[in-house]
Amino acid sequence: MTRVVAVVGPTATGKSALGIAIAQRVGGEVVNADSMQLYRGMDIGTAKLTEAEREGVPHHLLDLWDVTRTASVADYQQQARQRIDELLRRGVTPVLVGGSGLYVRAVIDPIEFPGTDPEIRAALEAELAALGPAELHKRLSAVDPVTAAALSPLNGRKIVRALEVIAITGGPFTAALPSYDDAVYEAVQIGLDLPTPLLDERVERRVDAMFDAGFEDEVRRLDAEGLRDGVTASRALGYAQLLAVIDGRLGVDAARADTARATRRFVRRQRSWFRRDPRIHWLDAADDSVTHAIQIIQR
RNA sequence: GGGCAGGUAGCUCAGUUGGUACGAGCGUCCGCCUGAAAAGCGGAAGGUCGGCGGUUCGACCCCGCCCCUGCCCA
Repeated sequence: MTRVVAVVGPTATGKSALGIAIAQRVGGEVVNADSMQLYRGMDIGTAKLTEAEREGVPHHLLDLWDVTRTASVADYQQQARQRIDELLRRGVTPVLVGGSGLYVRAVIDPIEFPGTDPEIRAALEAELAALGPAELHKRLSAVDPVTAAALSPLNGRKIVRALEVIAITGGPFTAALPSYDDAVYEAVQIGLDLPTPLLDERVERRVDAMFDAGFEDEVRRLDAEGLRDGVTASRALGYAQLLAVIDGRLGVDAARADTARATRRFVRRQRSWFRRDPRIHWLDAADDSVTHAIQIIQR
């Protein structure tokens, strides 16, 4: 019997519902692996299940962070593993559900994050803003040619992080994702997907539904709580667009279309991440995925 | 009916005062990814330059006619 089940795949395929169904059948509890559902108050726009929709299945790691907080995989990793270990100790099957690929791997696979330093980070970010990414890239080349070669001179974000790690550890960045054969937990990963035209249509409908369900009000509420100062949350799909609406920089219809378009792009990115993991058992969300998933899990 | 502006990549628009379209942003497709990952970044595919005819060695760029769009005048 497997210890951990993970439900992954692109957004809007029905991962949450499948997670619940699996948990109910296997005697499990859901552990969130969606980076944005970690934020308190981001409900409509993240398609977070309501209490009722959870059907009594306990959900963990939801609503952990304030919107002003910058997300952190390392922080998530630590909390998720702690929670999973507790569940396992109780004999409960953790069902990890979410579309944040790096977050899932951070839990399941042996990834160690080098640490961070707010002051160094802030200083580098200031330099990035003042000098531009190319300058910092040059500096990175001098200290860590290998990493520099792997990063585009335009990828300011990653250049900053590499320089930060080097400043902290004194050594080169040397970051490489682990292989797929050395998991920390014995895990079965179920991947849910749909043919592109179908999924795109679903995304469109879901975005419409969100906007009709008061998404804009949610964003206004969060704006009052400092959403726009949140480096991560303010850039989330739909939230960024609605902040623009609030500022009068975008019409609501344009925001709707823009959000759907950005979500479509996100789906493509999620696939390109998950497709590489050979351990994932892919299911068509249009089929009876619950039955199939259970078969795979009990195999 | 007349005048003006415009018809160039799926979209919005650059561009060449005649010599194989140098295009850009967005979209699309593919990919990357170690503390922002719903983020960040890379690559590729897309064009009979509105139509027909003329001038020319050669036209997307010149001439004529026509069609379409917008604005103005009547």
